[in-house]
Amino acid sequence: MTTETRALASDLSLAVVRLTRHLRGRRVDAQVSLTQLSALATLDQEGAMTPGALAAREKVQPPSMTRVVASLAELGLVERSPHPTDGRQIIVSLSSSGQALLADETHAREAWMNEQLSGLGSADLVTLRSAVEIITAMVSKPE
Amino acid sequence: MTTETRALASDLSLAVVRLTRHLRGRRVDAQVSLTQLSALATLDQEGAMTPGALAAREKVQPPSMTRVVASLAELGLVERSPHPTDGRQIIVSLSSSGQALLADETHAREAWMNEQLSGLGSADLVTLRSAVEIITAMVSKPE
DNA sequence: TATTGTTATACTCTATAACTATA
DNA sequence: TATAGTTATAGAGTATAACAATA
Repeated sequence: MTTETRALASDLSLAVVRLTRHLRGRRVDAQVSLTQLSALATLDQEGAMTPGALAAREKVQPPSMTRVVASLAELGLVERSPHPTDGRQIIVSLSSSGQALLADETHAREAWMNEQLSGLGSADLVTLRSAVEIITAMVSKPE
Repeated sequence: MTTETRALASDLSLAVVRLTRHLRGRRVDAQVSLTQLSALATLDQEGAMTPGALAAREKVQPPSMTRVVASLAELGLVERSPHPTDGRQIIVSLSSSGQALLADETHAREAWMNEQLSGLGSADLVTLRSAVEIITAMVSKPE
């Protein structure tokens, strides 16, 4: 591993932590938090699944996902239904409200981030898009 | 603004939130948290400053920085000294322990991230380096 | 006995509001 | 009166440990 790669690991860590701080702070009046939005997005992309599977997919522990799912169910954004054959499990699915909210978020929210991106040139946008793909692959890998 | 830019805003938000979750979770046995490390890195790069200036630079509210600085001082990683002319202010500076820890972190920690980066090709590393610069500029802008 | 999900509990990070000391 | 910093308090996000229900 090169010195540059090690420095990149450190710099990338600080950059994403600071960016996350911004993003979370700017959503205080949003309908759902980024944690909730992340779970909704996974349900949208991968379909209904059990809380355990969603926890694994989001890379959090099951009790953490219990709380997220409970809050989303209370908001009517997901629905919980019994598993057809295994009484221990339940199936979490996106409700129509959840789908609608997700569409709104994807297309119109993230105002601050949208503004930042508007100030960038197309080369920078291409770079960020590529970075998103790399990071997504990184955090999606099974352990 | 294009549809692609809006989708990028959404995807980038989710990617960095998920990556941050990973990074924080993997530091439970580290000497300092990412929040503390971020403050140390700013002190290292920009020199000693008041808690207020550090809060502004890190884009957090002053009470949040009070806690971070207090925890770092308790660990002996920063020192607090009186402002030469203004009795209300104090100056926070990196201690030699703080500098040493920062050097260690930069060069040897972030083990998980280092491992992920080791699996990437040089083109991806260049992309991530560029993305770090773009994100850093984004979160460093005065409001 | 093993697995799934939940409850109980605790810690970190961050915020706003109120307070103290100094300018 | 205004500013810098701290204290008090609260809420979100996450974790581990212990529990209940079902397989």
